[in-house]
Amino acid sequence: MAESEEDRHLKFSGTSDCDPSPLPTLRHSTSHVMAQAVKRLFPDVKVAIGPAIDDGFYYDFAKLEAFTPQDLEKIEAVMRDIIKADLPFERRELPRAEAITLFRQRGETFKVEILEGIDADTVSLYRQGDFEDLCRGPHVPSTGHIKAFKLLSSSGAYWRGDERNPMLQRIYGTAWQTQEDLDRYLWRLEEAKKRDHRKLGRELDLFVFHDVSPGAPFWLPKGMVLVRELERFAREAQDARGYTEISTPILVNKKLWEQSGHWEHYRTNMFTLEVEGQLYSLKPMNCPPSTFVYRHALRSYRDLPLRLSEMGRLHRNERSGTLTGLFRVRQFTQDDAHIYCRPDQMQEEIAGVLGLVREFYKVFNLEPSFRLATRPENYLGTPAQWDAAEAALHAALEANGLAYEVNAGEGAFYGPKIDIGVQDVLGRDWQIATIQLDLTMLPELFDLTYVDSDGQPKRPVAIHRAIFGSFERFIGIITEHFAGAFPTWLAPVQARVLPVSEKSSAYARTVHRRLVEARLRAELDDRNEKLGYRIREAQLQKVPYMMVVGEREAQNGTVSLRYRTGEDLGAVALDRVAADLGHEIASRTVTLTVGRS
RNA sequence: GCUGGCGUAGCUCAGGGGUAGAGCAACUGCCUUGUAAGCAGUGGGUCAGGGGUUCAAAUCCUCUCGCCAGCGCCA
Repeated sequence: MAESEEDRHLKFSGTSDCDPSPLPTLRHSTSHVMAQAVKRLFPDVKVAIGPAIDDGFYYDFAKLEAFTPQDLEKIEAVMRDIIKADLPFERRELPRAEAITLFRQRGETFKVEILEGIDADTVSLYRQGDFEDLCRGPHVPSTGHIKAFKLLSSSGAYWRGDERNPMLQRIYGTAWQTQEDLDRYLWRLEEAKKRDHRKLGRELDLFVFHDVSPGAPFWLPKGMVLVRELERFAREAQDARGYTEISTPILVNKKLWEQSGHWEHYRTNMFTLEVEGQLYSLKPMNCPPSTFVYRHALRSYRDLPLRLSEMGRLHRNERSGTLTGLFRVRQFTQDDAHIYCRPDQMQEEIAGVLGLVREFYKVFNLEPSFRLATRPENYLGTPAQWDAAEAALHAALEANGLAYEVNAGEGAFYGPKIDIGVQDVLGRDWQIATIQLDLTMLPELFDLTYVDSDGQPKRPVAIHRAIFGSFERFIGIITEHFAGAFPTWLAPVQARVLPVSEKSSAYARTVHRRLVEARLRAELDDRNEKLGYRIREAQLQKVPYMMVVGEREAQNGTVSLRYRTGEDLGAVALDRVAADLGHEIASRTVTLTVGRS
C-alpha cells in the first residue's frame, strides 16, 4: 500500500510530505480554514491533525462534547467569512525547539507531541489571519482560493488511530475546484445512499437481519436466487478449469487450530463451544480442514496440481461495532479454493487463477486492479524460495497482460500474494479477491508431501484463492453497483406477465406457462389492479422485462414488451421473446437485449 | 470494543408524564382496467427487552440487546 496522505502528514519529515498537487493542496488549506473557524467558535479546543484525504479532508480536535450538525453549520458560516476576507497563507520557518516552546505556550499539546517526534532541525508554520498551524505545506496563496467546499460529518477518532489514546472529535469535509465538481461529488454521495444494499435488500426482499443473530443475514427467496446463481456461475467456471469441489466440517476440534496456529493468533475471532469435555471452534478459515483432503491419499507428482474448491461457510467473531450489512458479517460463505502444486507449476497455476478472475469480473462490468505484495521483513522459508515465488507471480501477471502495482514488503509471512480490487460504477474501490502463495505454512505445519519422480517426498506449494471473496459481501457490492437492477441472469424475477384485464388472463397464463417451462423466473401479475399500478410495482422491483398482454397480443401471439428502464418496444412475437431471453441468460449478458436482435 | 446518535404497525415516520397516530403496504368490497400509484371500508402495536421513579411512563432514570456514523480490524 502506498503511504497515505495521513501517514505523511503525521511523520512530518522531508521536504514534500504533503501531496503538492492542486486538489490535495486546496483540501489541506480548507482543513486549516476549518480549524481556524473551530478555534474562533470554540477557543478551548486543541487542534490535532488535519490532512487531505481521498475526496476531501478532515481535522481532529480535542473537545469533550461531540460536534452537532448545528455546530457544523456555524463552522461553515465562519469559514465562508474567512474565505471572503481572502487572508493570505504566510509561511515562516522556525528552529524545532522554538516551535515546541511556541506551541507549548499556546497549550497545543498535540502539536508539541508531533514536534517532539520530528526528525528535523527546522520546521515550517503557516498562518492565515489569527490562526497559525504547524504545517509542511504547500497551501493555496490565500483563503479566497477556496471556492467550493462542504462539511459532511463529525465523529470520534482516536489520536493517532490507536484505541488506547484519547478520543478526539473529527470533522470531515470536502472541497473541490469548482461548484460543479462539488455538486457532482455530493450527487455521488446521494446516489450511494440511495443504492445502499441494506435499503435495497429490504425493498427488493433479498435478505433481512434480525437481532437473534447479529452479523448473519437471513436470505429471503429472492436473495437466495442471487446466491444460487453466483454459485452456479462459479461452479461452471471452475469445472471448466479442472477444479474439483469438496466440503469440510464447520465444527472442528481445537487441536486442529493449535496445529495451524490459529489458536495462538486468531483465537479472539473464533467462536468456541464445548462438546463432551472437548473444545471445538466454528472454522474461521477453510485451509486447515482442506489439508485433510490432501492427506487422505498418498500424492504423486503426477496428481498435481490438485485444485480443490470449497464453498466454505465461515464464522468469525468480529467486534460488534464493525458489523455493517452484508459488507461485514460474522457468518459468511467464501468461494474458496486451494491449489496444491509443484514449485514448477506455480506460474501456470497463478496465471490460470488470474484468467478466472478476469472472466468473473467481466460478467459484472467490474474493473479489476492488481497489486503484488512481496516479501516482508519477517518471513518463513528461504530467500531463494521467495525469489522464485515472486518471479512466478510477476510472470503470471505479465502473461495475462495485466498492469499491476507492487507493494514491497506487504506479503504474508508465509508467501507473496496478489490482492485484487474492483472499482464499481460510482468509482468506489472494493478489495475482495486474493491469490496467496503459501510456500511453507500449510505444507510444513500439516506435513504435506508428494512423491516426486525421483521417488523422494517433496513439499507442494499451496495457493489460497477466493474470487468473489465472500458471497455476502459480493452481493452487497453488486447490489449497489447495479442499484438493484441486476442483469437478467441474476434477477430474482426475470419477467412479469401483465394481463390488461381479466379478459386476457387465459392468454397471460399461456405466456407465463411458456416462460416457466423454458426455466425462466417469470411471474404472472393478474391482480385486480390497474395496469399502471402493476407496471409501477414491477418497475420498482427492477424486474427486467414486463410483458403486457391484451386482446391484440392474444390474437397475434405476441407480447407488448416493456423494459425496466421505461423503454417500450411494442409488440414482439412470443417465440422471439423466449428465444432472446434464453440467449441473454445463457450468455450472462449484462445489458437488456430481448427484442433487439 | 470505544465515542456519539438512534430503536413507536411489514416499511417510512409523527407523538417527549394522563392510557397509541399518519402515509404506504395488507385484507374486504366496488370498478374490468392498455404502459409508473382508481375509489371506499376493515384489521393491525407488551412503543427493542429488564429494572426503577411516579397516583400515572412510549415519554424521566438505569442496565442489557440491536441498529447507524466514525476509529481500529477485515472476506
